[in-house]
Amino acid sequence: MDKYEQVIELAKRRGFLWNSFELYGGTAGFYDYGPLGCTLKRRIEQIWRDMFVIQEGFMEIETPTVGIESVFVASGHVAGFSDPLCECKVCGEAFRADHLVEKIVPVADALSNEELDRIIRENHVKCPECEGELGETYEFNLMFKTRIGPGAGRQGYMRPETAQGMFVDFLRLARFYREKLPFGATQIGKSYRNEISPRQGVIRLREFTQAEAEIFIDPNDKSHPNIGRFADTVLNLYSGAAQEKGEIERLTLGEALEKGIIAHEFLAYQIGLTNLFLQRVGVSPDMLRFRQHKKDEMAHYAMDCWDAEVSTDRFGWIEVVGIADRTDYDLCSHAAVSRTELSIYREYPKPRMVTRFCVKPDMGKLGPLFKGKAKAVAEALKALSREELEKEDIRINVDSEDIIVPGDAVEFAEETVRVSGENIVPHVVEPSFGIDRIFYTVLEHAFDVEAVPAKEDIGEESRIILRFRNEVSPVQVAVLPLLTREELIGPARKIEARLREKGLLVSYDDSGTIGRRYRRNDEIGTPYSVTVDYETLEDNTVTIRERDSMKQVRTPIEGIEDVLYDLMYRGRDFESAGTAF
RNA sequence: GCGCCGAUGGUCUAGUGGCUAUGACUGGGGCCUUCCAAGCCCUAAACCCGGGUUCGAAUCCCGGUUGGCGCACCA
Repeated sequence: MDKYEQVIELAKRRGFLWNSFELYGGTAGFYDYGPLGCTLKRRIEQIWRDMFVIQEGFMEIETPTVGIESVFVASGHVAGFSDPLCECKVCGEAFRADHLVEKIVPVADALSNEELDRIIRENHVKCPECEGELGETYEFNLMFKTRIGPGAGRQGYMRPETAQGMFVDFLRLARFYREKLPFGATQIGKSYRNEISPRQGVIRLREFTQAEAEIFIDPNDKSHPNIGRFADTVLNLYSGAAQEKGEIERLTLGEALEKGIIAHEFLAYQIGLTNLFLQRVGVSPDMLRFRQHKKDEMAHYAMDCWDAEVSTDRFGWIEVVGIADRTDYDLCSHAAVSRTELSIYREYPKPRMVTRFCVKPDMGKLGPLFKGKAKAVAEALKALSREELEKEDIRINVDSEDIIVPGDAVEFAEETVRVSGENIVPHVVEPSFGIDRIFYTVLEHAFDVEAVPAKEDIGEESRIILRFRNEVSPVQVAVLPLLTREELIGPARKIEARLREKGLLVSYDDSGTIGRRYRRNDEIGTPYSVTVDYETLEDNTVTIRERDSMKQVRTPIEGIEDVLYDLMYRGRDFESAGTAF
């Protein structure tokens, strides 16, 4: 059994992850989060929220998981998030149509479906499997389709990323942030991709959770006021150049910026923040690296992109976060499709005096002369140079028709005007987190099997432990009466209530022997166990047992909720929680 | 989508055509005055789905679902 198998087996058995629809045989690419899994996932999301929403101030929004067609036309997903497939009419096998013709034409992946069909027909391309005739090329789009409304309805798609909802709300967001850059919005939610063949458990899902921030910044100023915070943070960097050599470099973010490895401060800051987040939820620092996209793998609109990758036992390095400078690509696309200017007005520090050549067509003369074409004529005149406008008869071409305009129908001059600002289209820096993959990594990096001496001095037995960071543990304290007897159950129930009131996640467990219950709690990563015994009845003290060391201290019931709270959240030293014995 | 290999209680597993389907662990209830899967008693729980062959199928055949691996895919 490799580690993946052990982790998934434990996750299933203990209520972290279950295959969805298991009762009906299951469906690939979908997982249920069980009681402990759901709690763990929420706690990871809550830490993300703390860092990006509360600390960074990028407010969270919520947009629909169903989108209308225009949104994904603009984003490029309708046209580009698909592959051309072509099925054999005889054996039914499906092939990538562009792959079938790539030996015939050099740039097969740039062809339309009609062109592909034509090339297949003209070159008599047959099914590679059975030599049968091939059907028409069609697009297999990786978006789930749905219909909005009854009857024919309107075409809708399940969103393949949460990002588009935030771009679409750009103008509203800009106004909310009082039109000052930089500002950002975040979203934590489900996205959907109809993967052809999802595998690898929770690593590749058809429905998955993303936490994304879209940060709109000034394209002319990509500095970050707080970059000093991470200047000395040492990271495993795997830049494009480092990948050529196959060697990961250990550099501070400051050095990486100085050497120009990372494009700019704002991106570097997000890398620093991502590093902090991943370690806080429990990713091992030595199993974490930041890999730069090589020029040829970067999406065409991105100018620099770094993936946070974590090392996993079975799958090797997997991407868990993508941090990209998407430039103005998304806003420009949505502006073009919606025909709405998506920009922000930025005032100059000082107004500038700008001298420019200004053309003023005299519509009073052009109108009667050219009637319906007058507007087009005026537009054409505005594009001309001084030399051309100075002629007595000005020649222009409108809709491939030569037109002569009398010189007195247009005025022009150099003008100096006062310009106090300009409209700029912000660039977008996007950190995008795959929560499900991070969730799995947290489980795998926390998973440990330890040998402990067996009871009867016969060899060793193994102890399975999830060494969660306290902040993410789905159960924080187990309350255990030593024996299942009324006199011990009573006080234990009271302690349970007391801890719950403090807001701690408590589980009460009185079934089986005490040793069995400690092991059970080790397996789900409970950091502390409180045990009620007969001494409790005499002096109102209980024991607290620490998961990792298996050490115990004895401490009074009075105030125990504060002691445990401090252990959980304030890094209180375990030895100080009571008297060792 | 394709190819190869698998699928038996919650978990791991025995079972190559024939009695009521093997065992361990786990789970639940109880006993137990003392702390790391201890012991004792009781108890629950499985042949992935659908066809076929056969007197008889967990077992053989076909199809599907699902998991793993390889190919392909991963804007």
